[in-house]
Amino acid sequence: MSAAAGTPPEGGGDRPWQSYHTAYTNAKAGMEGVDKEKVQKVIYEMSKGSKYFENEQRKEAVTKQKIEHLRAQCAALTDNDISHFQKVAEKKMLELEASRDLSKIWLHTDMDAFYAAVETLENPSLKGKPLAVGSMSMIATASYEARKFGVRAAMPGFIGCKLCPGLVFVRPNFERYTHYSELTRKVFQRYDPNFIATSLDEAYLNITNVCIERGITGEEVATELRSAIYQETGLTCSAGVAPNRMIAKVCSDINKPNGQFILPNDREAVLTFVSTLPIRKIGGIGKVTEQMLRQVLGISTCQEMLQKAAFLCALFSEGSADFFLSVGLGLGGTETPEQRQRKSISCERTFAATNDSSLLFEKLDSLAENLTDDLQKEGLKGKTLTLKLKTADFEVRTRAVTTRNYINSKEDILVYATKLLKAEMPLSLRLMGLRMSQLHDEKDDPSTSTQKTLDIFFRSSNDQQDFFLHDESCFIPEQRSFGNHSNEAVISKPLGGTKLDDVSSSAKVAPAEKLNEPDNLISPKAVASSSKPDQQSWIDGYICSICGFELPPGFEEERLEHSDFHLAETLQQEEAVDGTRHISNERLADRERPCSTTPTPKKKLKSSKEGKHIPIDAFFTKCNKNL
DNA sequence: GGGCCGTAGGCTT
DNA sequence: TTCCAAAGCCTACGGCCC
Ligand SMILES: Cc1cn([C@H]2C[C@H](O)[C@@H](COP(=O)(O)OP(=O)(O)OP(=O)(O)O)O2)c(=O)[nH]c1=O
Ligand SMILES: [Mg+2]
Repeated sequence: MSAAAGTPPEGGGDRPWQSYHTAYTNAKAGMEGVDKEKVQKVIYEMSKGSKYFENEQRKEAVTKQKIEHLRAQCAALTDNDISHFQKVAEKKMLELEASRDLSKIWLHTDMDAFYAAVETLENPSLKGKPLAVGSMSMIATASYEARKFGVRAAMPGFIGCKLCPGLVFVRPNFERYTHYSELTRKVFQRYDPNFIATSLDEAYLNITNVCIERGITGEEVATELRSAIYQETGLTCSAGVAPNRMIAKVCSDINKPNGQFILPNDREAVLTFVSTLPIRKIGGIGKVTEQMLRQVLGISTCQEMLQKAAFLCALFSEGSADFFLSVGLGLGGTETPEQRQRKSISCERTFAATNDSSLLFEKLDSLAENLTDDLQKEGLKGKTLTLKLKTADFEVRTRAVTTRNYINSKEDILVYATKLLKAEMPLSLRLMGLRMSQLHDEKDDPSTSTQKTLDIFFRSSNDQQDFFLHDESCFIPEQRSFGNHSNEAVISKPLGGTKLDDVSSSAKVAPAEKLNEPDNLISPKAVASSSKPDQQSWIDGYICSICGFELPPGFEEERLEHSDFHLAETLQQEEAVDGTRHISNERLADRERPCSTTPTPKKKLKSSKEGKHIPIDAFFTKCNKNL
């Protein structure tokens, strides 16, 4: 028996729009005086009946099941279980508390209505008008004037129009945002050379030293910094100052448009601050997690995490529980993590739904071209290619292959992508995407110069679609702070070492590992069905016997890869026939029955945790697994 | 029992 | 009529291969 009691029914009753919380469930700055009920109703009216709506309903049903399952698990906990987990939780909390570090001062900055502000700056006639940056199908952000009408980021444009008839639209212009972002970063640099940029418009600065060296307070730094940014960009921003990043981020949102909020480095102040703070304000806790915690355990504020600590430990994975408890204690990242390199690069396009295969292949071709360009622009190659599909009814699927060698040429990409897509056809799609991961710097590779030869392909600029093509590549995006900083304990730079080293080491191994293995696929499926090579060879040592492609001396590696295509081609064709694919179906079957883990038997208390561990990332947290 | 792969899905801007 | 994005990161988990 848990705290499941006392949670409101959440039903739709005679006001269906009230239950359609599908999006926009989080409070956003600038939405204070908005008639939420009315907005909700408009959104509901415009959404209901659509494919999108149907899919949202389906997803909601799934999370409802998750919640039911958790409740059941919770109800099955015995007194013994509970007291056990209470001890576990208390121990955890003590450890976490012991790791509290109040010696650092962190500042988080967040530009105000960034894209919209930039557009207004470039075109002053937009000033004062309700503005949406985006298209009729999607709004990236809205000016504060527009927000008064309920218009906001991630809202489809046509709904924005309904909410705000005079809404002005401007298409995104990423070069501009990148430019202004760089200007702000020049300012950040002066306050913390190791600042962490988490997006074009956000960054964390460790201002501890500035405060000490100049003998000023965090508040003074914030004021000065914001002023400097305004001076040098003409844009306003908001700032939050706190002893750790997690809290600083929350603080920067408090006085959002052009304001700041400072939380002193004082334990009591932090605990008080966190005591009434809605969990949804914490980065990493989104709509689903919020609902689960509230509807299963009755948790809605951070402090309540501590009251339900035992249940959190009983129901969620260790990582998740640590994260939750950290939140309850107001702990977050305090050490500057290692510089992080990108892990994937991707592009995707939404289009009018179609099941026309030739049309789909055309689009795939364009995606491949796009991805190659982006990869080559950054001098990267990758081993895992993932095809993303969104069906006409908004269901998302991904299909991936991992190759033996690193690839980045268009034809390589296209060969694999095509196979992946073929295996799914026929079907009607509204989006396709390609992502390359397991990246590796091209430069580190001895057998360099790759693309030259394979670039002998179309170069035509595709039809830039409706707009919304990101290009945030630019600078040093140190994505997602992921507060996990493994505690200073271990000398200097302990954490990052592992993963980053991993990458670089495998990079060095790369050349060696591309032995004469003909099959470029790592997947055992292909290997298994092999043993029947289509005997591709090199005429005169450099002309492909199958397609006639020429790869002169000096392109040994390319020849190997090229051979791989042909082999993989034949192998995968066989494979596609013997429906090895559709693992997704198994998964669905799995879903039907609420996960394996039965409630915790008293004996193997541990096993209860093996249950359905809910995600939750460790953003911002400290969660020092002390290693 | 660890490590890798593939898939789904959550979260953020 | 149009009419719900794009890019990236992370965890969980089952299956497979050692
Ligand atoms: C939230 C969100 C933002 N963005 C882009 C547009 C935003 O201007 C930019 C920064 O995001 P935010 O900082 O979340 O939003 P904002 O700066 O526009 O407004 P404010 O901070 O004052 O509340 O990122 C998207 O493209 N999609 C999104 O879903
Ligand atoms: Mg912002």
